[in-house]
Amino acid sequence: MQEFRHTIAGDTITVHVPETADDLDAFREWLRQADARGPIAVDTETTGLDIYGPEFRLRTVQFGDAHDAWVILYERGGDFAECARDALQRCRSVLIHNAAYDWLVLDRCGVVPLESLVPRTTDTRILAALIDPRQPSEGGAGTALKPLSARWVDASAPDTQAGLHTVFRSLGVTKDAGWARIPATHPTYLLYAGLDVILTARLAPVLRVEMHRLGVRDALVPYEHEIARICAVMQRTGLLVDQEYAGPLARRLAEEAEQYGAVAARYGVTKIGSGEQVAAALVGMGETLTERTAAGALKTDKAVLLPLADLDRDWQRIGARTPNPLADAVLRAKRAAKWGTTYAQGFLSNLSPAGRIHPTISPLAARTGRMSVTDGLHQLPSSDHVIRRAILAEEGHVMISTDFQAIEMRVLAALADVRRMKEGFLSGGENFDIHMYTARLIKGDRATKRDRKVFKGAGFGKVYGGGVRTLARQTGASEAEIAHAVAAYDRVFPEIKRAAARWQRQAFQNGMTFVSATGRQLPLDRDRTYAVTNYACQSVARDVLGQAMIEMDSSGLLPYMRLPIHDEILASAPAREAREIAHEFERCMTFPLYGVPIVAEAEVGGRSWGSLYGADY
DNA sequence: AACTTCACG
DNA sequence: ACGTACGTGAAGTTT
Repeated sequence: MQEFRHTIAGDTITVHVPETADDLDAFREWLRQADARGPIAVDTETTGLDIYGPEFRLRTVQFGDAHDAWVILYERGGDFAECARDALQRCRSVLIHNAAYDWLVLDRCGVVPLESLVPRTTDTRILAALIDPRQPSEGGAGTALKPLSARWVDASAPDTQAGLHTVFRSLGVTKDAGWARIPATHPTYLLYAGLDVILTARLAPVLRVEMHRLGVRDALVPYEHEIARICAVMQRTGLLVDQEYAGPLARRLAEEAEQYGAVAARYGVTKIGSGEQVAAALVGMGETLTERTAAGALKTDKAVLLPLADLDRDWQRIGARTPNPLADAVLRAKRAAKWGTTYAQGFLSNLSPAGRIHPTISPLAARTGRMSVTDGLHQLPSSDHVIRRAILAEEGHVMISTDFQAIEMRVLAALADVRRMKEGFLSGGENFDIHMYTARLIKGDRATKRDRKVFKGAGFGKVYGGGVRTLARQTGASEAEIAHAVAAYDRVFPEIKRAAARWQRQAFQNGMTFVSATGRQLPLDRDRTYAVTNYACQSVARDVLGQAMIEMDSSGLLPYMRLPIHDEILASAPAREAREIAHEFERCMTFPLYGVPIVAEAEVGGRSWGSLYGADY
């Protein structure tokens, strides 16, 4: 048996690494006793993060409590693998930091099914996110094990990941290769593997205490674990990519980017991504650039370039000026490059051997609790079907997309108790249009589609906290018109302003933290307290989706679910039952919220996601 | 690593 | 006192 000692928060802790059958017996004996005392912290070390990649392997499984850690060398196979599996099946209650990763690793490697481990798991990352959902860049501690341990357990606890990266470098391997290549006999590797479970074990009770001190609603803990399980299952399922389509598409877009890039080069722009070059060339051509970036450079983004190319927001000719050929070329080269690289090629680069993408679905990512998804799947162009066409439903299936209707406006009406909005939503029926309704309230029967657009902008301005200038730019209307619209908006829906002021006051009295209707702690930035309206609505809208996802699982729809997209669930279902299943999704997404009906509409498409955006297939 | 841009809800 | 668009992930360039 190898043993390592270390000091954590003044206590000497021990990391045990069994090497013989007797050593494994000692571990089993420890586990029997520890399991009777309380939860066991669990962690895994693997060859990398690409769980569904061809080379992926599980290397070690660690178990521990506050004082002892056991590193089981799973990759040795035989008794070691058997011992780890048996231990995982036996533990009554486990603590895991960022459980979804380890659930999927252990499931993928055939150690223990996700469905078996999930009901016994407490995820310390979920507890941490409920205490402070901010990322480090936003002034929060973040939810990584290192900063949390430093904050709550021991300020001098080693950064085990960074420490191992140093070891990898000294061994002459890259950061990525290190996890697969470092010998499992390396003392730092083993010590840090053990420390992670000890830190997790110590974190859990402290985070529990802090949760209670802050008054985080207890029910959020099991609720978030349910959602985490549902998201992990979707991640395991993944999405099918049409490789015969994506390959040629990636090549075609790369070619297009190259052609427009060559045009830009004629004007001295050798790198279309260089704002500095683009700005210099445009100024050299006699264009006047006025907008500046946060850091003071001249802005050359899409909003600046489109007018120079005489194009509107939909890339249609305006006819107001002679198009600047460089602005036009840069716009087109950038779009082709982005679509080709990030999306078409991205799908192919992230493919598993089975031809699927398994995006990481983070159920509690944003500070409002919103989910996030990797591999670009939350950002695919919606103005055109070409990119989404590359994502397929299963063989014999069709795509179903079910989305909430105007969810954030309904949540706003519910939370701020906006009388005339609620009346509209209650009496409006199936295809109620809140923005046209608002336009009619203010302008009567004279209201036009353009009025609708203006009041839609004013409505979003309320939820997001935008000002007249921004709203004017967004909607394309004049500032005077927007100013009138916002004033009229406040007259018909006076409750919104009052609620915003009330919420800011409550946050101020609660240490700059707003408590959402679902009991979430939402820290506000001192200099943008107006964001509270957005946080209140966005976070509850997220919980409305979370509740609906739990209802979908209870209704047997989880096997069809593929992706959550804020106000939408994308699903793949057998073509013959699609209508019926779509109706079930609608039912799961339909319920009242403080007297406001939340409603959803399902669209049944064809084989590809693009079919819901106009593609033939 | 910071900054900028671009894609979404 | 006033006014502020919110929340993400990925890629490329510059430092």
